[in-house]
Amino acid sequence: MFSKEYRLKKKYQFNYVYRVGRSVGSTNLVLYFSPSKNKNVKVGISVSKKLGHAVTRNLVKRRIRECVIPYLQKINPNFNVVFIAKTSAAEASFAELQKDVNYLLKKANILCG
RNA sequence: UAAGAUAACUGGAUGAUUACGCCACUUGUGGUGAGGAAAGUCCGAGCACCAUAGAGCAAACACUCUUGAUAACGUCAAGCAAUGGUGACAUUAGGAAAAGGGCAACAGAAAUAGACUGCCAACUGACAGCUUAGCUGUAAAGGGCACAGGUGGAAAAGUGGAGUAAAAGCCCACUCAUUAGUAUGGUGACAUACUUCUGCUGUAAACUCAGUGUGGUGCAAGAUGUGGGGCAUAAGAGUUGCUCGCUCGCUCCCAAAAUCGCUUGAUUAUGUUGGCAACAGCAUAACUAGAUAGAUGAUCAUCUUAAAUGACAGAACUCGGCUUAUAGGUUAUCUUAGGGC
RNA sequence: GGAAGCGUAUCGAAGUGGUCGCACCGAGCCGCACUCGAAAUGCGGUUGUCGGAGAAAUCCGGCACGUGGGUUCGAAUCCCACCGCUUCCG
Repeated sequence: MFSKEYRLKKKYQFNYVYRVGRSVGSTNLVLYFSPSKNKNVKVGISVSKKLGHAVTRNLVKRRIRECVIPYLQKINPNFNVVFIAKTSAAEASFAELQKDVNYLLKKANILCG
């Protein structure tokens, strides 16, 4: 389940997370997170033009989204989260991204239960 | 068999579990969901607003063999000419240099006119000799020539003859290029033949000239709601400048989002008729993404296959082109070379 | 999605058809002078790459102005197509 209510959409929302939130990094990804008043977790994914053309960017986005789905119910619902792909993410496999997501969420210590 | 040329096609299929966008309704099911280039944004249109886009001059930009096709085009088709290739074929911004100036480094005597080396004693003058109205000889001062030399991308047509003091398209024959005309063929570009004129450096993809065409801005156009602010009857605005003309003159600006614009259209598929073709007409059938942090992933199974885990690559208002990228595979026609019958 | 601009030695930056690109100029780098030593200052030198010659210093030749074509006798410069980078428009 990763419908629109779980997504960060507006530019100001992203800016808020960057400004207020804290960050954790790994080889392929960077995780920003900040507390919010929403009842649901909201996840944003940012993939810059440096990674490549539209096809590769879309692929990275889809993979990250797929990786996050199993954790949606486990993350503390009072947080907003932004994943940023580094340049190396364009060549990383699905399994590597899964490992990175798991590592980052534990390191950030925002999982509940 | 090898090496090529040209024109096309393909760019895996089916199913399961789970996940996403849109649509429908019975609200948890069903339907549907990227390309040949969706790309680059290089042209042409639709559409929207500015006057239902007006006139003149200027500027700027684009185009330039012919005939046709098209809504239109700088695109396409069939040809013509030139160039390249043994050939199948390919390429070409392919008007004018005799309207006008501009530029042409270095080399070379000289670069669009000229004489360095050279050739010449016919002419003017000089000198010498002699049989003295003159003749013969010497010398390149004046003068004549542009044949030969070498330089260069380019030196003013090539070969042969005639001619001369020496020479030269100065003249003649043939050839080459070129101007104009006539005839034949072709819608035409043009081709062939004959007559005739001329023998002219190159560059217009630097300026220019001739002809033709172009109003501007782009869906972030624009329309409708919401909130806030300004102006107070003429300043101004109408998107290159000037002149004219017309219109608006209560409308203008800012903010954040929403809805519309947003997909049935110069559409697609099949057949048929006309045309060498581009393409057009007719008939039948079909409806095929519409997002807005922006939708196709993950894990398998089976099949086709040499292989498919593996090419280039992701719609953003919509069409017609152009250009560029593209693994592997397939088809058709043709060319050259070698071999066999 | 749309609209503009820029690519020249290690860096910045002139050069807009002509003597090999001795690539003006500035910074940097190297050497020398000055100094006990350094800085500053002054003077001189300095593009890369490929190939060849040489014991070495060094010398000679080719290619290269983002890349590839074209026009021209000749292109960093003119034309066309790509590649990369930057900026603007809600």
